[in-house]
Amino acid sequence: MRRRFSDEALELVAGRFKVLAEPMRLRILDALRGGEKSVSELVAETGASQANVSKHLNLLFRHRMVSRRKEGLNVYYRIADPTIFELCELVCSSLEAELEASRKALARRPART
Amino acid sequence: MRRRFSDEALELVAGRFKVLAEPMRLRILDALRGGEKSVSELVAETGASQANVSKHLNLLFRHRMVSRRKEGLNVYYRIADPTIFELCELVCSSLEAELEASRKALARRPART
DNA sequence: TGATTATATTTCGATATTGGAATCCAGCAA
DNA sequence: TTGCTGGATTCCAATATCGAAATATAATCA
Repeated sequence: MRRRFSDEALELVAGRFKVLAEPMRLRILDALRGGEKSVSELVAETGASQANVSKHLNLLFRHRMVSRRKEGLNVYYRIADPTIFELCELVCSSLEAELEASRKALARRPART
Repeated sequence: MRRRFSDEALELVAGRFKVLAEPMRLRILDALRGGEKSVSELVAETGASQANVSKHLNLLFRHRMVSRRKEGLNVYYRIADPTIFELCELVCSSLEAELEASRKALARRPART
């Protein structure tokens, strides 16, 4: 039981992944790709309720994945950690590989129509 | 509400992140860095119960993150998707940046001891 | 001050996920 | 066949998380 990483380290890494393990949060992050947006803009763009968007943003903020700027009544959020998109791209390419593998597995004994 | 990605696509990506959002699974994956290992070796190395290790391995297998090979009574698992480690490294460096940011924030008004 | 608007927070029910315990199954050996 | 060992599976209790609804806060305006 030799351990390369401490429990705490693994919890931290897992915690980061957990933040990204939610479709709605990914949608919000993607909406922020083009630059900062206010909460109501994000509500309109994602189709989620205001309370929900706010909660997700708060979580992303606590993990320093987004930062925010208050201007009058509005709060503008923006991506603070650009590695997020690298992560997503890696996952996407890995998913494509997986789908390709499934496709090949199905095609191994092709149905001759 | 213009959407760049479909719900299904986001679910897939989030699903992948969710698999990695578990400290014990990260520990198992890390234990497999050095090469394939049997379930009992992984049980010994991680300190988790056999049932638990087995369940986690099953999930990893369904997501094609590991593959397996049966030999007699033993089943040997190995990493099938090397992008996993790239993901973890990205997260680690991002975490370091986060910690560094916290440190700086705390040090901004340093206590003169 | 009071009203209004944008955002945040709390509470709650439903659902999912974890680990532990017990059990089941498959393959080898006697 | 019986027995044993390595793994897989099932069931369960505890915990966490999501979204909806209601409510609270904060900044601006009349």
